[in-house]
Amino acid sequence: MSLQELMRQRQEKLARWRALGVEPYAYRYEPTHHAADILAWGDQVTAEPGRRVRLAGRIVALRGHGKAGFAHLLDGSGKVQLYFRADRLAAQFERYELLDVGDWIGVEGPVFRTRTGEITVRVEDLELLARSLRPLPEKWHGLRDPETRFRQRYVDLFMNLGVRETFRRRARLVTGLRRFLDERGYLEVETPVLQPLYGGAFARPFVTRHNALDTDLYLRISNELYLKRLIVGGLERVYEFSRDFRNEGMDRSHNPEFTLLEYYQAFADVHDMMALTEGLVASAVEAAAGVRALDYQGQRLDFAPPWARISMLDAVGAAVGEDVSDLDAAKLARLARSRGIETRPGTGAGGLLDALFGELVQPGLVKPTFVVDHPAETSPLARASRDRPDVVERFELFAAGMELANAFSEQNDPEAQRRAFEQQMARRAGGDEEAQMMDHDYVRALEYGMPPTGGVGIGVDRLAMLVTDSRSIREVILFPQLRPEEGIAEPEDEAEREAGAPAPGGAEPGTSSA
RNA sequence: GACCCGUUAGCUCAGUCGGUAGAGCACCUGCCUUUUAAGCAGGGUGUCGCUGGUUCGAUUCCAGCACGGGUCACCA
Repeated sequence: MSLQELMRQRQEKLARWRALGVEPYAYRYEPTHHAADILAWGDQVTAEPGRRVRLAGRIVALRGHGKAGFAHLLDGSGKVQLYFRADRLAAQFERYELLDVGDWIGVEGPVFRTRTGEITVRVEDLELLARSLRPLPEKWHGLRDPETRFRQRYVDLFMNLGVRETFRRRARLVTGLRRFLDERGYLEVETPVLQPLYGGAFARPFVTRHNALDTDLYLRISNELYLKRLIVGGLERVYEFSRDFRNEGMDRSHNPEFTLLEYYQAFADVHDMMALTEGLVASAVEAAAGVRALDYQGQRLDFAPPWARISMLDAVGAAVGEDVSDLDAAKLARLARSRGIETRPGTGAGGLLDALFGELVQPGLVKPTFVVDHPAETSPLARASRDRPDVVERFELFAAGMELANAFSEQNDPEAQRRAFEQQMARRAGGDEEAQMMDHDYVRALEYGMPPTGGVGIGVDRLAMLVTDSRSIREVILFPQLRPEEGIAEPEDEAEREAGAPAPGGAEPGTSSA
């Protein structure tokens, strides 16, 4: 049956509800319980009708039985069976007969156990809370098509209940991260999303326009430089869950907008931040999943500290069978070429080492592993190592082959920072679109003096993938980015558009709201 | 951005070596007062993603396009 026909039938039933004197879209209902509360009563529930309850939810299954019938009601906690009988509902039995799968209802009645043992509510009062005009996906296979699942996440959330658990876990993860930092004297702050200069990471930005200021602004690719300004101001421990935007490709581990937790601590160095991060992530993973050792896509990831630590120089050296600790650009270029690794012309020793690392080492980093000894060239915001000047005090955390975190002993020498920015500007002039921009105000802040500071950024979406055993980042973002859907407009909208009415989104900003 | 795969009923999927198409569920009608993928009897499903080409004839073959998935590139 065509969609139009199915929807027309449901519209007709809507009129029949009104003919019964029932407003099909109610204003409120006051449930006393959730489905899970009742199921938890267990053995206290017998075949004898007992305690009365009021429940509200969506009908997800109907099994008619003549002058009786069963349904399953889905609420925020789960599903419970309902039993309708003509002799109990009396005049309201007509309401039961008008129900469709998908309708929102409120019910009241005693709880009992059926002959087959299922805890069930015998409905004695039935209120319609909202009609459903669209047919639901099939009860057995449900909704599988990934495109529909992501575009119509509202359907995904009631058809695939595991999706609810995924986002509850994500929320527990975020709560766990926040609680850990709050308990250690960290202050949660909010910094600009719209920035006149973008910085703090290597990435291409989204550009937008402020009309009143008549200027271009960038959606932030990072909040790093703002948080460190706060450290200059004397807020010794700050963090932000930062929605960042990077104008790059999309794949299983990249969405154009994503969430980075960044936290900065005065008087700390990268070693302090390593220890802090072990505790932070281990406790948040446990808050989300209940355990510290995760099974991710068939791999065991144990986040109980301490985690493995490897040197980037040593790891690449071991992978190529040659010592690369001298950071000899010619040697690294030869090694990259001999393994078919392409790099842009002009890539320095640091970039070459990074390319070799990404190709040869990173995919094998399954268990949580800190990588240290990054070349200075690829880390313009980090301090040089106390041991050697061409390496920086930095760590990256990898697990399941993905980068999860990145941290430095933050550069707080304004002259060194200015020189690093100047080198970035030179690369920019050479055509590197991702090189960072000079931020004079940030250097000015450092000139007032920034205490020694450790800073970390953690990819919250990727961590959420691990704790929910999700293969794709789209599974842990409620509305992942997709190309705009076409052909969804109703015929009436099309007619309006042709008659000259402004198309949605086509109006001048500011003209539609007073 | 490149390559591969996919797009058929509301949903999940089959199928047509080129002759305008099927199943299950859902839906409609009847029966059925403890069922649960309820059951029994009967009923109708559709721009076969879009636009062209080849052909007497295209859902099927070819090309382009759109959207999705995957791999790669990009992304420290």
